[in-house]
Amino acid sequence: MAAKQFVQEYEDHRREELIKATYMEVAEKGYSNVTLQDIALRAGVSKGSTLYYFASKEDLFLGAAEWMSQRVQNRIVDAVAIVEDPIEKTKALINSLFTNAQETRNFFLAYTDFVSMGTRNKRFHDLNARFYRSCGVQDREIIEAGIESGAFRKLDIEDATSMLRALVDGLMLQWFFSSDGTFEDYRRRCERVVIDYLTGGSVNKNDAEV
Amino acid sequence: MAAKQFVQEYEDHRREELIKATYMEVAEKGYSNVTLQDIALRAGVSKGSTLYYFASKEDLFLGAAEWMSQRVQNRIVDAVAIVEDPIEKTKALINSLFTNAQETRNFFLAYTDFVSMGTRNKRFHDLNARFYRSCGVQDREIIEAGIESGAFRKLDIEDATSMLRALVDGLMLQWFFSSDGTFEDYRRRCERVVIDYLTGGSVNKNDAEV
DNA sequence: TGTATAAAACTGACCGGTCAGTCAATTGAG
DNA sequence: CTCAATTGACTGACCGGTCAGTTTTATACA
Repeated sequence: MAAKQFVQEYEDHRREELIKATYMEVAEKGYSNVTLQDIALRAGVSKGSTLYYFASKEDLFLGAAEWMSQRVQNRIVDAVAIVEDPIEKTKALINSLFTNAQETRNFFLAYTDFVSMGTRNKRFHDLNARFYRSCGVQDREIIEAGIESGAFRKLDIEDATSMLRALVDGLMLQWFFSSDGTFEDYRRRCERVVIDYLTGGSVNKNDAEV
Repeated sequence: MAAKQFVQEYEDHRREELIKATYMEVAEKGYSNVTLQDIALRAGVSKGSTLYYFASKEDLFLGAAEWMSQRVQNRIVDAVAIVEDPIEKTKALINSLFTNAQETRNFFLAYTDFVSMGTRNKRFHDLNARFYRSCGVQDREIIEAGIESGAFRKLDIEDATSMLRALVDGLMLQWFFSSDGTFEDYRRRCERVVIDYLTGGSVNKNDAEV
């Protein structure tokens, strides 16, 4: 039984190694430009092994997408849990997506790739929709609590959650294109605009004037 | 000379046909899944002809990206020109991007694909950055005028333009994933949230309460 | 107007390269 | 010895790009 356990863990480890390698490759090259050879090389195994652990290339990518979703979701939950104030929670949520330039870049590129697949491949579509919804639960709760407590103004919940999510995605996109402005500038802009919208500008007026 | 003119126009027509076909194929399948055969078939020519008019597959896609940019930009400029009020101008800008479900879907999918290429291919990156900047001129002018006239509250121009663009992109993304809410819902939400942010909620409070 | 000639437009078979997936052979732990 | 894990050579499908050849159009001339 102990041996069986060990084997299982070993197998899971291998699978995770392959998934991480896939995720990194997708971020760097984009789905269609990644070969099984690339993934195998990065994971330190042979090409044959990739298909020993996963039935197909598609399954491998599906695993990577799921892994990424889970990872981001956990990160959000953890970051939000350690603060109380709705405004701080909102900032924590934004910061758990805008972590640092390299990581955010990887995440965003992989994310858009999976999104793109999601619109064309049924299997990926379900996953993405689920991912999107599960993140949504977090921000909805924060915003509801914020309105309840009076920290935020009286807003339509749907509008506010949509706005928060749209701004994070949209500003990441802008950061990629704009040669003017650092990653940190965009992170702070996201915080500022969201909080400004939620509170009606009653909080960080002074910050904005700087 | 007249004949030469005709030939030129005919050639341009053919090129445009190929570009349109490429755009549609990209929207439906995504860059990497489109073959020259697909494009030729849709344009009603042979595969050989695609490379008679364009040096390579990449050039064909570059043409499609440029065409799309130009088309969207013209549409924005036209839509914005026929109204005066900053709030109406802002709505017109949003509506020229949220046209209808089918067209917006095609635009958005092609757009994200070109964006994805832009991060990996120098030639596409320049194009996208230019596109992004040229659209930016429009919204910046509108927002500056709005603040000047007092229709909008005193906002940081950068924050406001960023916010407008991010919200359009972000809400399109959401519309793809959400099974709840029609295209029209998202179009109106975009209008509502942007105007609410720009005016500080002094305009369509009543709308939001519905 | 009809005919000859040149040029441009167009075609699809073909080539070379790539890559997902297969499988027979090898390794090594128990 | 057994069997799961691992490998990489191999296969067949696919696709971008080439090119020799065909068709269409424009031009020149009688």
